[in-house]
This record gives sequence, C-alpha cells and structure tokens, in this order.
Amino acid sequence: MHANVKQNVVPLITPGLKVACSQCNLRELCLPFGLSDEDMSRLDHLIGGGRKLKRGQHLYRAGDPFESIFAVRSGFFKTDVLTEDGRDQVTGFQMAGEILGMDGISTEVHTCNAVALEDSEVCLIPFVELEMLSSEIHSLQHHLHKVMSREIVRDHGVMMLLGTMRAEERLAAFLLNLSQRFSARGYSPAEFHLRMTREEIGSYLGLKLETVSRAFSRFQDEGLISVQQKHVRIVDIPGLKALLAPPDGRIG
Amino acid sequence: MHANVKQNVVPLITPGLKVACSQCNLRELCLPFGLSDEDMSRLDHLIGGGRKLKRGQHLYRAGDPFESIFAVRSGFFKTDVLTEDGRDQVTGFQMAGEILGMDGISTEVHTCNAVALEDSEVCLIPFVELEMLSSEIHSLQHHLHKVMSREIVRDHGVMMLLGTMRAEERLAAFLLNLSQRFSARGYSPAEFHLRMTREEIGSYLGLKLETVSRAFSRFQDEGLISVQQKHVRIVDIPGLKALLAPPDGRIG
DNA sequence: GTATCCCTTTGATATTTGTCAATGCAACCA
DNA sequence: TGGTTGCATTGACAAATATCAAAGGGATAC
Repeated sequence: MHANVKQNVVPLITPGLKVACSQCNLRELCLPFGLSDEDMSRLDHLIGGGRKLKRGQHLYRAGDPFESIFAVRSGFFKTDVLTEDGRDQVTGFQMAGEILGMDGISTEVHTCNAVALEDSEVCLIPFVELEMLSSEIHSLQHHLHKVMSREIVRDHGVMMLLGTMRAEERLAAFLLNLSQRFSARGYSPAEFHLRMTREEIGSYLGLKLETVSRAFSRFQDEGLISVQQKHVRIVDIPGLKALLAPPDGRIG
Repeated sequence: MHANVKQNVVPLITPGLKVACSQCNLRELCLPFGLSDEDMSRLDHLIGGGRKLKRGQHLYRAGDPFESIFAVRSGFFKTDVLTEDGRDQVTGFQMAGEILGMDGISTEVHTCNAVALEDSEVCLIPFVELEMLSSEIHSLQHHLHKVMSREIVRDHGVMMLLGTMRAEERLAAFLLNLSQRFSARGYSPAEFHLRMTREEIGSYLGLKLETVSRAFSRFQDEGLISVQQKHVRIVDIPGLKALLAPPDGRIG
C-alpha cells in the first residue's frame, strides 16, 4: 500500500453489494413506501449502492460533508452529538428500514456521528439525485417529507421523555419503544438483544449508566422483565406500560 | 349571532391581511430564502393569506387535520405536546421568520399545540401547493428540506440540553439562544422581554418553575444578568457562556 | 485456554432538583 | 381605586439521581 493511502480508509461503497428497493423486504418500512412498481425501479437506479460496516465503524462523522442519506438494510446504529466542551448525547438508535443522515441537509455538513453497533449494511441515497427524482415523482417527494416530519415528531417524543419522565419511566418507555420496533420488523416484541451498552442507553435517556443498571435490576426484581447483561425478555408488557402513567395519573 | 355558529370560532384567514414574501423583510430568515424575484412572486401567489392571533389563541391543536405550515410574521409562539397521562412538554418557542407546523406532515394530523404568547401574525402556506411548487422550483424544494433538517438539528440541541446539562447550564443556554435569535432579527441581544412564564421555560428545559426562578435569581446575584419578572438584561454574555463549559472542562 | 479488558452490578454517600408552603408583586377588572 | 387573580420569589425539607468505589461476569484476543 502506498504511503499516501491511509490504511484505515474504507471504501464508501462496498463493491458487489447490490441494492434494489423493489426486491427489498423492508420497502414498506423505508423510503420506497407507497411507490408504484415503475417509480420504485426509478428509485432503484438512483440508490448509489450499498455499504457494509463492521461493529464500531462510523458511517459518518460530525463535520463530514453531506452527500447522501442512508437507509439501514440490516444491523443497528446509534447517532450521537459531541460538543467542544466534551458533552456527548446519543440522539437515537436506528434499525432496519430507518433513515440516517437527515441532520446534514441543513448545513451540507453532518452534525452528528453515526456508528454501527453491530455488523450492518446500509443503502446510499445520494441526496441531490433524490431531490431531482422527487421533483418528478410526487409520491416520493411527499414520502420524503413524511420521513423527515416523522423524525421531528420522534424527537419531540424524546424531549417529552427527557423533560418529564423519571429514570424508571424513561427506561420503560425505551424498552417498549424497542419492543414495538422489533415487532414491526417481524422479531419478537418480548425478547431481544440490546446492541448498546448501559452507558449508551444512559446517554440517550439522560441518565448515568449506574442509574440505568439499577432500573434494570429493579424491573427484574418486580417481575417486569428478565435481564442478563444485554439479553432482555419483557415478561409483563402491561406492567411496563403502567409505569408510564404518573402516580397521580390524571386520566380522563 | 345564529345558534349554529359558535361564538369562539375564529376565521382561519384574517380578511384583508395581505401577505407577500417579496415585500417581507423577513424573507432572508424564512422560506423564500435564496429565491429569485420571479420564483418569489410565484411563492407569493401560493401563500394562502395571513392570520392574526391574540395572545393565548391556538394556531392549531394536536389532532387538527394538517393542511398548512405557518411562517411567523410577527409575535411569539410556543409549541407543546400533551400526552393522555397528563404530561406536558414545551417543545419550542418560535419567533418571526420561523416555521411552524412541520410536525403534522408525517401523519396528516398535528401532533402538538401551537399557541400565541403575544398578539401575533402568521402566513399560511398550504402544504399540498407548496409541494407542487417545489417540484418546479428546485431551490424552493431544497430550502424546504433545509428548514426541516434545521428543525431536526435544533431538536438534537434540545436533547443535548435536556440530557447532559444541569439547571443553570440549561437556563444559560436558553438565554443565549434567545439573545442570538433576537439579535438576528435586529433586536438587542442584551435586553428583551420574555414572552413565556417561568413554568413554560421550566417545561421546555425539563425543570420545575421554582428551579428556573432560583437560577434567574442566582444569575442576578452573580452579576450575570439583571432580571425583573419578564424583563431580562444580560450583563455578562461571556460569563453566561462560561457556564456552559462543564466544571472539568476537558477542552482540547 | 487463559488472561485481559470492558461492561455491569451493587453499595455508600453526596449533590441536585423537586415538593410543599408562604409571601410578594403586578397587572387587570369591576 | 381597590380587590382579585395569576405569576414569581424564597425557604425548609424530601426525593431522586449522580458520584465514588469495589467487585463480579463475559467476551475477546492472543
């Protein structure tokens, strides 16, 4: 290898990784949602290939020029924001069918980091070309807007969690959210493997890792879940949901 | 007034309130940013008129069908999310030139409430027509995407604030953010009137109103600001900024 | 296979923020 | 003008979470 080629450079596109929305079983969860066969094949031609990432690899970093958004094909990601003064906030965890990178549109530069938490694959969607195609395909344009709006609504949910919930409520909401998303992808809603550490969960939930660990233990003691390291089984979904109603529960 | 007309019904468009982006001094802060004169006049024709709101009036409520987004022409708004279990989270405060209502795109229904905190005026931007026009005007399409992306990035900043900052850091960040936004609109960055109550600030910052009030008092004792009820004068901007570097400030 | 390292759990204590309560201030209305 | 009402401030105390510290468990690398 020549000296002017860094050893850790990773190809931006994994050669031979074919991508076709029309053949993808995630299409109903992902960007192609609602497209006709013909329009979907036009989208196929736009997708700039795929990319494989090993656990721990960055899909992009804050400061990288923005060129594409990404659809998660398989695997699991986290996004986080780092400030100069050393704060680190996990802003989300993304799984198959979800879109990454929309933070970069506003400034043409990514504002957060996206890291694979397990070996993963993504589709590259060049944004300039996506805009061109969505000028022509109204349903694609509208769905892109929906995807971005959904991200805004999701963020509001996280603000609600961080602003109004206590530690155990936050963790319950987090587990129920994961459960629901796994379920939507055909996996068990009751039993799954956490891809992230207690510290990453804590960062997302605005808690210290010890607090997260204690909340897990408490849920187990109360018979709500069974947890061993990263393996979680939800025993009592209604019980977890009940935790989300505050003590004075002014319902109705 | 006839019995079948509710007394509190407010016209959705204020008759006679003319709106033209091309004549608006907010256009560089708002949706028309970057448009040519010709394209701006096409946007003028799309804007569905304006609407005036008195303090306390809702621009829209969670559950309302989504039809338009709104540009704040004058005044001041808050948006908040309410859950069935009684939680209430203020998700943002909006001032002139800022866009409201993008939460509604994803489900065709608004997911939060928008309330005028002082007498205000907005422009109505019918979304279906905006999508049609942005298919034709690429720079409008792109700028709409930027505006939505900017909202996502802003939300990440709020998550950072809620997830990693302590009470006084949150309030300092809040004041500095207001200061910067007033400044960008030609108002004093150092002296302004808060349009929201301590409770609303607290909701936004994930704090109780008493904690907000104590933080204000502490800032005043330390000579950082001068505060009397809703009137705030920032005396020491660098001092406030210094509060945002955490105690161990691992810089560099 | 085994040693290492990172992650997790748990306990004791400190700090921060929330809760409850009382008072003060200011604007608004009659 | 005076009273009412809502908002803000302040204090004392309680509760939640963070911090510090130590030890155990699994996965990974050699």
